[in-house]
Amino acid sequence: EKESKEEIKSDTPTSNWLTAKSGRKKRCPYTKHQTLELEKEFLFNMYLTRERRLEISKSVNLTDRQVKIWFQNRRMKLKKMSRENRIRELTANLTFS
Amino acid sequence: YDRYGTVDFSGTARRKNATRETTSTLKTWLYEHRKNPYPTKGEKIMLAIITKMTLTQVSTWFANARRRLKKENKMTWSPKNKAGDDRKDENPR
DNA sequence: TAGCGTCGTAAATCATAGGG
DNA sequence: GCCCTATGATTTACGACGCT
Repeated sequence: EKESKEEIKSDTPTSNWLTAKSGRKKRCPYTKHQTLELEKEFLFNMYLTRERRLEISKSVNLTDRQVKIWFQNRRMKLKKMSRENRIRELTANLTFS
Repeated sequence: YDRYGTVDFSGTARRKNATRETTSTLKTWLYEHRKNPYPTKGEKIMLAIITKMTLTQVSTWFANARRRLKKENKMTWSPKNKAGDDRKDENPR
């Protein structure tokens, strides 16, 4: 599976993230590689230490803040999926004959 | 692909569009609250029950509706603070 | 205070129902 | 059936608040 041109500069790499006025950063979909790496790490631990977070952000070329937020969002997603599965099971047992 | 559990196995819920009744109910609520189209959690639960949708689906419906209305320049409410949001009065969390 | 947590949301993007 | 685009869901990025 060719990942075409991965890791293209995330518009604002190191240059700034706060320097140029403070517009909200436009949403930038992560590459398959970045998502896969983050997902693997999440499987290992849902919570990151500051050190680990720094390593990860460097390896996937995202800012420390992006990685922090990615994990926060990922935990919310996991919670939502758990909730749905719980209800699904409950409903199934009720409906199944 | 296959965002929903299984790839078509008779009975595996693939996304369905809301029914006319459901859309009508939600649009009515939206219009009646056009000055503040942000249902509280309690209101969402009520809407979810009468439309037979999940709480998440109701939230998503409103998020999409507000954004699409805004895109058409039909925003009838105040921009809400910055981004993200603002507190929801009644039992915030 | 610093700093990371959750919750709710905006905005952009994705996937595909469903109607022509 | 084959496009389309309207619609529901998911993915990034924050603001507001919580707790330590």
